[in-house]
Amino acid sequence: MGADGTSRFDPAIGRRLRGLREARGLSLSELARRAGVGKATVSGLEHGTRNPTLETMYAIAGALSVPMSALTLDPGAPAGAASPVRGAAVVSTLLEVFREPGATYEMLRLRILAGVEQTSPAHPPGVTEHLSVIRGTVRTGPAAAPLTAAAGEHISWAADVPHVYAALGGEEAHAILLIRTPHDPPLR
Amino acid sequence: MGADGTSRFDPAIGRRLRGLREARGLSLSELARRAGVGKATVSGLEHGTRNPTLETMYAIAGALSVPMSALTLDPGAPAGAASPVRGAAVVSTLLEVFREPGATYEMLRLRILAGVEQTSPAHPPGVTEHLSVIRGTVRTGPAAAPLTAAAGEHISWAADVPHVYAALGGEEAHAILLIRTPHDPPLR
DNA sequence: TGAAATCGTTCCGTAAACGGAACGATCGTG
DNA sequence: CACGATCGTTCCGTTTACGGAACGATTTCA
Repeated sequence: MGADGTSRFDPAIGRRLRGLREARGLSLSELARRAGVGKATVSGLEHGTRNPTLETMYAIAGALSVPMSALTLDPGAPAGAASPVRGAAVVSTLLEVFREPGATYEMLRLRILAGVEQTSPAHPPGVTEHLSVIRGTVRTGPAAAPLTAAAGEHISWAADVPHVYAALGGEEAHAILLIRTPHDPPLR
Repeated sequence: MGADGTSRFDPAIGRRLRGLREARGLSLSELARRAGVGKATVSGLEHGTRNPTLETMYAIAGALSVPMSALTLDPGAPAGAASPVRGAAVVSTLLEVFREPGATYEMLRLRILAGVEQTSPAHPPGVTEHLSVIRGTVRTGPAAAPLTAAAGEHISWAADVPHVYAALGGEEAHAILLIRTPHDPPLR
């Protein structure tokens, strides 16, 4: 990749690898032996001068008994590469759409900003929403009777009335929202 | 590593890649273009005949806007989160993986075949599952006390005990499953 | 104090991952 | 029915990741 001949790769991986290795008191040679890879490979990796193969990454992560993402740090979330829709308090990214015989399902990832409360108008009758919190604490549901859910908890409600989303605890919250819209006249 | 000359790599990655690509309605050529890699690379990857470099994986995961772990399924995942490939009765597709400070979330689409009942062994303590039915009727939850949900309904349960999946009514059922695996020891 | 062991780095030949190009197949279109 | 566009696969030359070996520097031990 480097047009200068000396191809470099993400040095952060090298730092993380060396950190994990030393935290375990392993020598570079010993790690290479356990992972079944060459010392040159480990050395080059720690210096960020190699662009490792998935196989190599598996072997090394396995020898350290960490998930591979502990080394790659997995840039993580969809990076908004999709098209985030901006409301006042809720930023959402559409993840998937499923069209079924009786209904359409939209799955979104929500970022609910702190401090503000967002109200969503009533959907047509029959629409239901299912929300799983994955970070922070969310207060959501029908505007008349919202509920509170922490990370790992789940709330479902009928969305044919106005409903609200808010993050509690002064911190931004994340959640997965599944919206089910039945189409009674079976499409097509 | 393939002493027969024809080196093969994990075919599961290829299947997952093709699934994610097609779910987005992208052609192989288009994905290669967006990721800035050669078509030969994508093709070889989907057929499991290449052992990709990390750089290639980043590029492709980025173009699909999924975390890399959505492709690799990260064998060393925290809490031994077993590969969500179930058995004969349930076919699953990994849709997204979210890595949060306190937990990892995996979202899958399940096809639960008719007639058979699938039992899943207990996950480590703290793992919870959330299932939203999008087609048919599903009987699921702890093996000791499963519940029934029709399309549009939702069931959550603690997955630290054996649990079951079954489609009722003699028809295949579809569902979205969200698995939450807390990683309390903040992986060091 | 010398010899052996082990450390991490570097050199090197081989295997293979890479992108570009060429290929036949499959479309819509005029 | 040609025609161009695009599909996914395959071929090929270049680049480079790979493991083994050689290296000098430290450390360990008799």
